[in-house]
Amino acid sequence: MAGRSTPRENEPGGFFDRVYDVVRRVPPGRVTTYGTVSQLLMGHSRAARTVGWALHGLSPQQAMEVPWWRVINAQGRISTSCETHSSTEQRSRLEAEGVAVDDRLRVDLARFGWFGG
DNA sequence: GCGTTGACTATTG
DNA sequence: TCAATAGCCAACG
Repeated sequence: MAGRSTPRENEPGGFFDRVYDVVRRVPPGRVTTYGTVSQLLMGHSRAARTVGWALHGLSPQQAMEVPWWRVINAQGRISTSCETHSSTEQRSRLEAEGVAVDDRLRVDLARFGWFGG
């Protein structure tokens, strides 16, 4: 392990702060993917891993400001590994906003997907 | 600057 | 639909 136990809290101008900013733009009842956030920031979806990493370090305070639950993978499936942000909680939050989540934690991106529009 | 890690993505079978 | 592989990026010690 090379130190990186948890990402930086969120420094202004930092990459994480930009990620949070994009996630905040996701309208209620919609979901986006890590690749989309990466594309909006970098112009490509190759930094998706860094996006997920940024959300992984979300503090409880940030979790209330940043709708991290509206971010899923490109397959339209929830792949959270955090205990604090369990997949069950993410599914509940999405359903509370009107997003249909399958029993396999799958969401129809063609219907609820948001790509910066 | 190197090595390591991670809530990823695209491709192939 | 699922599994395995390769590639890419940012940050910390």
